[in-house]
Amino acid sequence: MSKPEVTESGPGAGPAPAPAPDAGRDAGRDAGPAGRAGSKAPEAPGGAEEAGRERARGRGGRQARVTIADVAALAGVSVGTASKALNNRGKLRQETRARVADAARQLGFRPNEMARSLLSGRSFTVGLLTTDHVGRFSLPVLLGAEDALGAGEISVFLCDTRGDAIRERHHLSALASRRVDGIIVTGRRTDSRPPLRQFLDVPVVYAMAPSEDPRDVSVVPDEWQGAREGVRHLIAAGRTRIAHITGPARHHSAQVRAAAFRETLAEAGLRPAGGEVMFGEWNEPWGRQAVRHVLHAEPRCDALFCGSDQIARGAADGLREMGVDVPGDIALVGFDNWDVMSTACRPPLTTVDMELGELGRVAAMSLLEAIEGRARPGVRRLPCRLVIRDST
Amino acid sequence: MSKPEVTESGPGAGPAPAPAPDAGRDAGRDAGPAGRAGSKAPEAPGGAEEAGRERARGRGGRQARVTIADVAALAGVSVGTASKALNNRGKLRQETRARVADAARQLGFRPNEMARSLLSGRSFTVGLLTTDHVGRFSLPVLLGAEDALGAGEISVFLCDTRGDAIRERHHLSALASRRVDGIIVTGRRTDSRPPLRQFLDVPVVYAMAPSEDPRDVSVVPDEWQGAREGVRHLIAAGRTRIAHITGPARHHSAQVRAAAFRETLAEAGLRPAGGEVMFGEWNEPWGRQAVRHVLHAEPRCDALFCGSDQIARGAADGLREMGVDVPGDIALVGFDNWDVMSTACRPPLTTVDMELGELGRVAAMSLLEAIEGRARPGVRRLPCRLVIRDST
DNA sequence: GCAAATGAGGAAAACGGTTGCCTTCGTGGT
DNA sequence: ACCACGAAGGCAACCGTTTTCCTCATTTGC
Repeated sequence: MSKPEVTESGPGAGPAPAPAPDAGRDAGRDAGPAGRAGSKAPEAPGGAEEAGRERARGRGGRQARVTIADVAALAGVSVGTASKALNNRGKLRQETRARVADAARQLGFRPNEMARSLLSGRSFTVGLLTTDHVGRFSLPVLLGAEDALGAGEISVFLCDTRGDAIRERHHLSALASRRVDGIIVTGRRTDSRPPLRQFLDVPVVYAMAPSEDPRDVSVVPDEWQGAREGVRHLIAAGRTRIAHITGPARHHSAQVRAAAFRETLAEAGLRPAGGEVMFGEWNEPWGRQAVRHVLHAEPRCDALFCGSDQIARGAADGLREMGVDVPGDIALVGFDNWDVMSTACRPPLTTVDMELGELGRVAAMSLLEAIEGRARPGVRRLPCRLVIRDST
Repeated sequence: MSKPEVTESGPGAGPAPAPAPDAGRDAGRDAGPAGRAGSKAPEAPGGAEEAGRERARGRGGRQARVTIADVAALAGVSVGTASKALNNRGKLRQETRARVADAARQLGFRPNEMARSLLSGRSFTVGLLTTDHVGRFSLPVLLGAEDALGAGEISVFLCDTRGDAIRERHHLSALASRRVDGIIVTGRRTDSRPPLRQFLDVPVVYAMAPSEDPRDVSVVPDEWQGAREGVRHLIAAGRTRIAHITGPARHHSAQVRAAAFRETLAEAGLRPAGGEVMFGEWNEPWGRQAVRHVLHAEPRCDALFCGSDQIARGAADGLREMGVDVPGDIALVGFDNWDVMSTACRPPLTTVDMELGELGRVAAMSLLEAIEGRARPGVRRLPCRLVIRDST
C-alpha cells in the first residue's frame, strides 16, 4: 500500500530559524520570506472555549464524548427535559431552558446526529456520485451542490467512481448503508447515461449527464441555447462567413452545439463557412490544425465558433502564427469559459459559460424537492451565459 | 436562491426520434449520432434483484427500510441470532446461518450504519476539509484520500470552506455532530496554516498545507527535492547558464524552490543566469515577459527552470516568438505536471510532478494511524517525480 | 443414571437522542 | 372542602444493531 519511499522529519526538524546541523537543506527549505518561526505562539492559552472540556478526553486516544445525559445531570434535570429544552419543545419554565442551555454550552455539547437520525428516519445526508472521475466539468457541479446543501444543514458524501462499475456498486452500497436521503449523479460529459435504479430506493437527481429514463429528474446545461447565443453574437457583429470547429462527433455536446450552429446560421440566411462543421478533438492541436483547413477552404472566413475553449485557444495561436488578426480579421467565440484557457488566450476569449456551479445548486434544490416527495421528473435545462471578451 | 430563469421540458420532451411538433429545436437537440431512442428498454423486467422488495416501499414517498428484524422474522429466528449469523459471531448451526443469509439477500438487507456506529462509537466517516476552495492542487489530494479511505470502507464528507471562516466553523460544527473519526485538512498552497484545534477532539491530518504546530501531523510534497531534481536534470544535460523564473516571493513554494535552485547550482559550481531568481506571478504572461528580461540580461542563457507549468508555457511561447529553439537553444523545465499546460505546451514540457494523489493517499493512511492512536506527529515530505518530455 | 460440558439460540441491555404520556403540584372556581 | 385545570417535568418507549448473559436441550464422561 505505502509504496513510496518517503523522507521524514520529526517535530524537532520543524521550522528552525537557527541554522540546523545539516544546514544547507533545511535552511533553504523553510526560508519563508517572513520568518514565521517555531516559537511564534507562546503556548496560546486557548481561552474560555476550553472550559469544561477536561472531562471530554479519556485515556488511550478514544475520548469520551459529552452526551445529553451529561448536560441533563449538570442542569439537574432528566434527559427528556434537557432534550425539550434544547429543542424548544414541551412545557418548560424559561429558567429551566436557560439552565440547560448553559450546561450544554459549558460542556460543548453537540447532539449526536446519528442518534437523532435513527429516530427521525432521515440522515440529512446525501451522496455526490461522480462517474468518470471528478474533473473540470463535474467539479463545479459538485461544489455548487455542496454549497446549496450545506446551507440546508445537509452533509455530503463524496464518491468518485473513476468510471469503474465495481467502484460504483461499492459506493452505492455504502451510501445505502449510510441511509443517505438522496443522491446526485454527475459526470463529465452531457451524454445521457443509464439510470442507477437497480440499487437504491432513494431519490436521485442527474446533473450534467441526464438519465436515459425520462421519468428521472435530470438537470443539464442548455448547450443549444448557449451555442445559439455565441453564434448570434457573431452574426450581430456583422460576421457572415462563420465556421464551426468542434470535438468528436460521437459526443452529444458536439452534436447539439453543431446543430444549434447550423440552425442559427440558417435563420440568418447564412451557410457554414467551409461547407461543413469540422469535428475533431477537444484540444489545442486540433484547433491549430483545423484553422488551417478552414482558411484553405474558405479564405474569406471572418469568424470561428469553437466547440471548446481549448479548441479556440489553439485556433487563436494558429491564426496569430499565420498573421491573421483576432478579432480584426477573424472573430473567435469559445465554449466553457474555462478561465485557464479563456483568459490566458491571446486575445482573451469571448466564450459561453455553462454556469456549472448554478447547475449544481439547482440539482441540489431539485433533490431536496424529490426528498420531500415533490419530485418533478424530466430534463431541466439551465441557460448558458455569453461572456464577452476581446476576441470578438 | 433560485434566481436563474430556467427552461423546462417535461418527460414528454425527452429523446424523440420522430420530428416533434416544434421540430427544429428538439430535433437538433437530441440528434445523437447513434439514435438511443426513448423506447429502448421495453420496461426491463429488472430480474430477480427486485424480488422481495415489494414491502420495502410504503406510501407517500417515505419508504419503509428493511431492518434486521424483517430478516430475522423471515428466517424464523430472533434479531440477536440474525445479527450473529450475519456477522459470523456466536454459536450457530451452519444451516441457520445460511437461512439468515438467504433471508437477508432476499430482502436486500443492508445494516444501518448509523445504528451500529451508535454502538461502536466509531462512525467510519471522515471529513475532507478544504480551505481556500477546491482547485487544481487540492482536488487530486482529495481524490487520493477518498480513494484510500473508500477502500477501507470509510466514507468521506466533502467540506469546501472557500476560505471563509464562517463556513469553516459551520462545517467543523457539522462534522462534530456527525461524529467523524477524523479530519483531513487541505489547501491550495503549501504555506503552513494555523491549526484547527479550537473545535474538535478528533485526529486531524494536514495535507499540502502543513499546520504551524509541529505537534500536528502534516503531509506535504517535498518541493525542495523536486526542484533539485529538475535543476540537476538540466545540469546533467550540460546546461550551465540556468535561470529561474517563478511566482510571487511571498509564496512558500516560490521560496523553497528558489532556494533549492540556488543551492543545486552552487553545488555544481554554477551561478544563476541573469544574476537572480525572477519572482513574479504564477501565470503565462509573466512567463512570456520574464523570458525577455532573462535573455536581455544573459543572452547566452541555455536553460530555464520555471516555478510552474504555466510560467513555463508562457516562456515557451515567448521563446518561440523570439525564434529561440526549445530545447535546442534553451532547455525548459516546469513544475506541477499540470497536463493541460505540460502536454499542450510546444514542445511538451519536462516538469516536476508533486504526486498529489499519492499525497492524499498517504494523508489518509496517516489519519487512519492517528485514529488508531498511533499518530506520529511532524511534517512528512513525499518525494516529487521528474517527468521528462521534449523540452529538455 | 447423573453431573458436567457443550451447542444453539433467545431475552434484554446498551448506544444517544426524541416524544407521547403520565404524575405531581399549585391555583382558581364553586 | 372539592373539583378541574394548567404548568412543569419525569418516565419509558422507540429507532436499528450488537453483545452479553441466560436458558434450554443434547451429549459426553464416569
